[in-house]
Amino acid sequence: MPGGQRKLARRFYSTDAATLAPRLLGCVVVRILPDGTRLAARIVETEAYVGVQDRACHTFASRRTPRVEPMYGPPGTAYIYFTYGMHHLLNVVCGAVDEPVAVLLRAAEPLDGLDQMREHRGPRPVPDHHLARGPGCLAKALALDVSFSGLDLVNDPRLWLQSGRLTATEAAAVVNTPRVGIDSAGSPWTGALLRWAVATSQSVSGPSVRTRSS
DNA sequence: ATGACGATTTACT
DNA sequence: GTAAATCGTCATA
Repeated sequence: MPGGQRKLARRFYSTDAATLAPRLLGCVVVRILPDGTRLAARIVETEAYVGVQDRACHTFASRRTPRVEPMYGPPGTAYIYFTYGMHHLLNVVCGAVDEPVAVLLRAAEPLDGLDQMREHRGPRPVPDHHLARGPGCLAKALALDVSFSGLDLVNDPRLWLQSGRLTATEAAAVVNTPRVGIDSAGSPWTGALLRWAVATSQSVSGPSVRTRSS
């Protein structure tokens, strides 16, 4: 069966965001709750935020504030921030120390702990494949908030990523599109092809990614 | 101290 | 399709 096997090592994260983002498709996010429950979800949508040149990136123009400090840390650090007054978004820091780049995890297919994920999402009914569809939903399903920002995905017992592969069919269905929700960043960043998604997955968020036919 | 603004989601016309 | 919800962060003063 598909899914992760071993925890991703520091080396895996030591590359630029646009390289790491597509490589994370098929990998598995694992979250251990305080009571020991293990949640797992398979990543199907990611976006790269490529650093100080990128107007859509929080570290544009080398901004270095307490919020974004984790992005300047070692590859394999989690960067989680709060936005719109209600949502938390989970990023994986990559690159090298003092090189503030990261990959946003936008959507994942739930594998384990679905009941707990549903509980975290709240009272509204949610189909299984929508539990972690969208970056805000993903973080919420995994019960993550800003208190987890800065944790080390290579050593922390509460959160990590595991290796995983896409099927041949899925790999052939990966689409590379502009990022979602950054229209105000301006050219060329708004149109930059820095989002990757498994178009065949029912758990992908955002604008339609159905394979184009023309 | 103040005000504008989100790497979103959900509800509603 | 449009709009509301809701608050920490950041730039400006």
